[in-house]
Amino acid sequence: MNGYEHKQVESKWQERWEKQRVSEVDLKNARDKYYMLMMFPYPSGDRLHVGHGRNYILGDALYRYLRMRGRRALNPMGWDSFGLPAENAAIQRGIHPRDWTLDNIRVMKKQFRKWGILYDWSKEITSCLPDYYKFNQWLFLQMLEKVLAYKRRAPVNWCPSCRTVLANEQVVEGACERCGTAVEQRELEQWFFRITDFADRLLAGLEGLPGWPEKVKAMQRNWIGRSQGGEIDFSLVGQFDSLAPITVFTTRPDTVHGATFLVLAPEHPLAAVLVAGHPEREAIAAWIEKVRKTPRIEREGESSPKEGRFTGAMATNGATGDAIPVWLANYVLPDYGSGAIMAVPAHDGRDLAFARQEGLPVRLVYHPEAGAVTADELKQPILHEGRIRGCGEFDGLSGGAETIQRFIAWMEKGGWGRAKVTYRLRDWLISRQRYWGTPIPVVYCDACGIVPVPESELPIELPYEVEFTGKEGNPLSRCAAFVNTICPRCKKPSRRETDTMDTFVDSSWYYLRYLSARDSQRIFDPGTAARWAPVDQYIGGIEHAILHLLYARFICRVLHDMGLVPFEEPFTNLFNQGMITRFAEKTGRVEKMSKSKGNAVSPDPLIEEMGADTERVYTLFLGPPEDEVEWSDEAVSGAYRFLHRIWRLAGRLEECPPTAPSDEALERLRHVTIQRVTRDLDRFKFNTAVAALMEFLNGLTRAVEDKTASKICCEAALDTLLQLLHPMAPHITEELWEMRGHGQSLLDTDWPVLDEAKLAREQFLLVVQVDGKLRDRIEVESVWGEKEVRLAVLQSLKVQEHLGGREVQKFVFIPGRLVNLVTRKDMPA
RNA sequence: GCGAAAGUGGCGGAAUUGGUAGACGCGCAAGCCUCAGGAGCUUGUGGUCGUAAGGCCGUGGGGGUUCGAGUCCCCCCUUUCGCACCA
Repeated sequence: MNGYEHKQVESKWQERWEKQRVSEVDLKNARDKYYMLMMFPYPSGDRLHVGHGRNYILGDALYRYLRMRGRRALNPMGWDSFGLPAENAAIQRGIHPRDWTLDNIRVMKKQFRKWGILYDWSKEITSCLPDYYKFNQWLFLQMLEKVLAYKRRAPVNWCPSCRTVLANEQVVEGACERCGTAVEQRELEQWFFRITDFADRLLAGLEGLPGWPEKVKAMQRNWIGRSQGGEIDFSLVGQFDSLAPITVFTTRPDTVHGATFLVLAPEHPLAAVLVAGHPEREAIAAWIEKVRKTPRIEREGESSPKEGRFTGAMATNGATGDAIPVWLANYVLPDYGSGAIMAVPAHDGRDLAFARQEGLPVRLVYHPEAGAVTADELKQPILHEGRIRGCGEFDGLSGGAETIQRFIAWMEKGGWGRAKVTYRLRDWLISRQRYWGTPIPVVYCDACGIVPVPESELPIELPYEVEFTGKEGNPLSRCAAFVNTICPRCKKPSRRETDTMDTFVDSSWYYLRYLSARDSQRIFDPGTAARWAPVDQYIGGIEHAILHLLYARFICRVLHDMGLVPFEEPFTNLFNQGMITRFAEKTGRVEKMSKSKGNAVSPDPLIEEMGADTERVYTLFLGPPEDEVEWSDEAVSGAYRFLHRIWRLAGRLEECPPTAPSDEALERLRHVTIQRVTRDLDRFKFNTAVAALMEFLNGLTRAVEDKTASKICCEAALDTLLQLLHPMAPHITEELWEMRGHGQSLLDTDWPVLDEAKLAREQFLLVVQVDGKLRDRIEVESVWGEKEVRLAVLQSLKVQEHLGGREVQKFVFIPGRLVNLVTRKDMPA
C-alpha cells in the first residue's frame, strides 16, 4: 500500500460527490426531515480563511452525521449578495456590483468544494438576482397594505461615510457598525417596518426557545427593552393652561410626590411652543439646535455634561398640587417614552445631579428607616430602600411592585395617570440611499401620492446601466430610465422610489425560499414550508444575535399572520460557533482572524500541503465549537499525523492472526468509542469526538502490533473507525472504505449501533480510597457484591498500611467504581 | 449600573454531571531509524521531596456541605461579551 496521497484522494471524492449529487433532497418527502442551515454568507471579494472554514466544516460534519443517522437532512446554501461593499468596489475599481458579486460567488463555491463540503446546490439562492428580490418586493407590498410598512419623516441615523441612513440596530456606540464613522442625526423621510407592534410577541417567544443560547436570548430581551410603569399627566398652568397636559413615562410612579420639576427633550414638539414667548427665546432656540446636532455618542455618553434651560412654563404635580417648573435638558432623549420625564431628584441619580447643578428643589418620598436625612443633605439618590413619609394614604409603605400598583390605581381614579409599558425597540428603518439593494416598489405621483407598484409588475429590476461616482446621492436617482415612469393608478408621468431595502430584509425570510427556490410565482409554497420549516438547526456567528435574528423572528410572525406559515419561530435550535483567533503582528495581540489584521490563515496552501481532511480534523479538534479558539500553525500536524497513521494501519491488517486472545478488549473499545462519538456529536462536541477516535486508533494500533486481536476483529474495528470518522474527515475515510472492498459510499451507510452488552467487563480495576485519599487500585470481579469487595480490599497491603490498625467506621461502596474506607472517629457510625 | 459567560500543566483543552484531576493533541526531553530532514517510531512529561518504593501539595482566592468537591452552596477577585443619561 502506498503512502496517503491526499491531493488525489480528495479531488477524486469531491468530483464523485458532485457528479452523483449526493446531497440533493427531494422535498416532496419530509419523513425524518431535518432542516439544518448555515447563515448564508456575503460574497465579499476576500477569500475565505480557516476561521470562516470552521463554521462550514462544523456544519458539514453535522450534515454527514445526520445523514448516517438516517435523517433526511437538508443543507442548502445561498448568497446574501446585496450590500455596500459591492457598490464600493464599483466606485473604487470600476467593476459593476453585479459582475463583482457573481464572480465572488464562483470563487467561494470553489472554496467550499475544496473543503469537501456538501450543499444541496439545486436550491441555491442569490439575493441580488431578480428571481429572489422580486419576493422582497412582494413582501414589502403585503406589509404596505397591512400598514406594517410606512413612510414618515423622522430623526434618523445618517452615516456620512456610507452616505446612507442606518437602522438603530446598525449603530454601535454612536458609530456606523460597518465603517466606524460617527453617525449624525438627520431629519429625513424614510421607510419603516412596524416591528414595535410585535415587541411583546417577540419577547414572549423567547421563552419558547430552549434550543437557543441564553446569551442570545438575553441580548434580544435587552434590545427589546420592555419597561413597565406608568404614564402621568402634568397640566400646564398660567398662560399655557389651554394646552394639552405634558405626559411623562416613568417606571417609578410611586415617587410622583417627589417630582419637583419636569424635563422635556429639547426636540420635544412642545419645547418650541413653550419658549416662544421667552425673553431669551433666540438663545434657547440656538441651544436646542446645538443639542439636536450633537452626535449621539457625545450626547449619550455617561460622562457627557448635563445641560438644560428653563422654559419659563409651570405645570401642576397632581400628587402634591404644587406648581413645578418645566425644563429642557439634553439628558432626556426624544425617542424614548414620551420624550418627557418627571424629575425626582431624591430617587434618581441623573435627576439629582441635574437638580444640584441648577439649584432645583429636592423632595423625599422614601425616607431611610435608620437615620434621618434631609433633602439638602442627600448625596446619593435613595433607590430601593426606606418607607414613604409625608404622602398621605401611602405613608408607611415600602417600595415594590405592589406599591407601584396602588399609585397607578390612585392616578387612574383621578384621571391623571395610567399603567403603561414602553419599549426600547424602535421601528426598523429599512430604506437605504444606495444602488445595490432591492428597489422599493412604490411610485410617487403628484396626483395620487405614494402608489404601490401592482404585483403583476414585479420585479422592479435594478437597471444595470448606472453611473457610480461615489458622490452624494443614490446612483439610482440619477438614472432617468429608472426614475421616470407612469403612475399605475392615473397613468400620468411620475417618479419611482429610488431608495433600496436594507439587506436584512433579504435575509429575514431566505430560509423559506430554499424550500421553493425555483418557484417564479410565489414567495414559497406554504405546504412545503409547513412540512420542512421551521429550521431544526441554525448555525452562525454571534454577531447576528440581534439584527438578523430579531428581524427574521419578526418577519416570521408577519408571514404567520398572513397565514403562510403555521409557526412563529423560524429557528428551533440555534448554535453560535466561536471565532478563531491568531496572533496579529500588526497589533501585537491575539485577535479575531481577519484579512485586514494580517493574521488570517489561507486554507489553500494548507490543503495543498496537508489536505482538507487535516484542516477539518484539526479545526474540529481545536476546542469546543462554541468557544473562541486560538489557531496554532504547529498543532495542525497532530491531525495530519493522525490521518496518516490510520492510512498506514489500514495496510497492516494482513499481519493480524486469524484468532487471538483479547478480541473482547478490542470489541469493548470499539463499542465504547461508538458510545462516546455518538454522544459527543449529538451535543456538537466534535473536539472530544476526535479525541475518542484518536484513542480508538491508539488501541487498535496496539492490538495490531502486539497481535492480540484477530484479523476479523481488527477489520471490524477499522470499519467502525472509518464510519465514525467520516463526518470529520470525509475524503480519506471514503477512500479507505472503498479499498476495504465496500461498494456503498460511507455517506449512505448506517451509523454504527452500540451494543451495550459489549461494554460489560468481567473484571475491572477498583479504586480504593482511605479517608477519601486514593491509596490503591485492585482487580475485582464485576459480579462481586459489597461483601466480596470488602474482603478483597482489606487484603491489600497498601490499604492495611494506610489504615494503620485503625478501625473502619464506614465503608462507602460505589459499585463498578470505587470504595472509600473511613476511619475518622468523628464519623457517626 | 443591568444582563450573559468563563477562570484547570509550558500551550489548546478532557473529566460519564458529586467518585482515579490533567484524557486527546501540541510543545519539550531522551533514545531508535535515516545519506539527510521541518519525515517516521518508542519512552517520558502538573509541582515538590526522595536513588527508589512512595509521601506531600495541586483546578482564581477564602469559607461551607459531604465518606468524597474542578463539579454543589455562600463571600470575594479577575477576564471576556452584550446593553446603558432608557426615565
